[in-house]
Amino acid sequence: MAKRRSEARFSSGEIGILRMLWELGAATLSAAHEAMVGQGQPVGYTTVQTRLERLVQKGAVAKSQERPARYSALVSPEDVSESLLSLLVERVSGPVPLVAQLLQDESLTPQDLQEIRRLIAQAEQNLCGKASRGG
Amino acid sequence: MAKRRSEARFSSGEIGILRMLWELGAATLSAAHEAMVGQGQPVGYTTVQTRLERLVQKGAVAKSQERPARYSALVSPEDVSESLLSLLVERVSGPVPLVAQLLQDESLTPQDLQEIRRLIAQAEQNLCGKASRGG
DNA sequence: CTGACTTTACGACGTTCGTCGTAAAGGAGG
DNA sequence: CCTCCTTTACGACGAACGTCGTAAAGTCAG
Repeated sequence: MAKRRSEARFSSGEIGILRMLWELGAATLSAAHEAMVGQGQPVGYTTVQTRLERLVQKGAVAKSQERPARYSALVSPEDVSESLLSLLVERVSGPVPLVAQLLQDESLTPQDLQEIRRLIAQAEQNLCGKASRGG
Repeated sequence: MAKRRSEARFSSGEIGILRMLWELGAATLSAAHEAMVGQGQPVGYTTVQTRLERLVQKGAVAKSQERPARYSALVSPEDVSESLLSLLVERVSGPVPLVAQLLQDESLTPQDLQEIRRLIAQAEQNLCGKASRGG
């Protein structure tokens, strides 16, 4: 399998567009614009158009051939956070301090913590498996 | 205490400079340049100068008055990751999925996992404290 | 076909960033 | 004082983005 080493970096404005697309699944330009505005992002119609087009050029968004063209995201939230996260991990600090900062988030619930514990157990399993399989 | 709500966003190039400064503590332009180059970042002398100056203008780096001026970082790695992390948390996914991705990192050691467990326990303490204090 | 509304295509302008070149200012050696 | 090397100050240029305006093309009620 050819791992998609998409070095694509997204700006905060582009991320706003992607987020909207992830929520709607797919949207026409006008729907996208309305969503952005309704979402408390006062932005011009053509601005949304430009951002969408530039994202299409970058290969991060698909545009259908139908009449009112429908745009849909080709990248997942994971792809986006992966690029930012790897930048942080490689050039700012290791994964652990980053997790520590995430854990500072005030909106975390006890359930979240529980979930993260589960995730860790899983990661441990993974590590052990790898280790016993000889790297 | 006035918490520095610095909304400063740093680009990957600027982060490269900051990282170097964090390592050296403080450096003159020439030292900085050598460090960057030696670090496998083939970049021109004046490029480093410009990046440093722009960082000074942004208030992220200090420049001394000595003759060969010494530059030093005014922002911490935490400040930098905070801005990127909050962008991710607010517009891409919550803290949990982010932690999950960080946990995917292949370089994580069992010790790291252990440390993270400790961090979670701490976060839980924090939550409880807050809750019982009527937050 | 015609006018009105929707959807697209293009082009513009300002800012930030990446990358430098070049010229001016300061000292060290003769 | 003059020359050479280091340290600074400025200015340039292109690519990426944020933000739109305006014009061209399509579509649909009369």
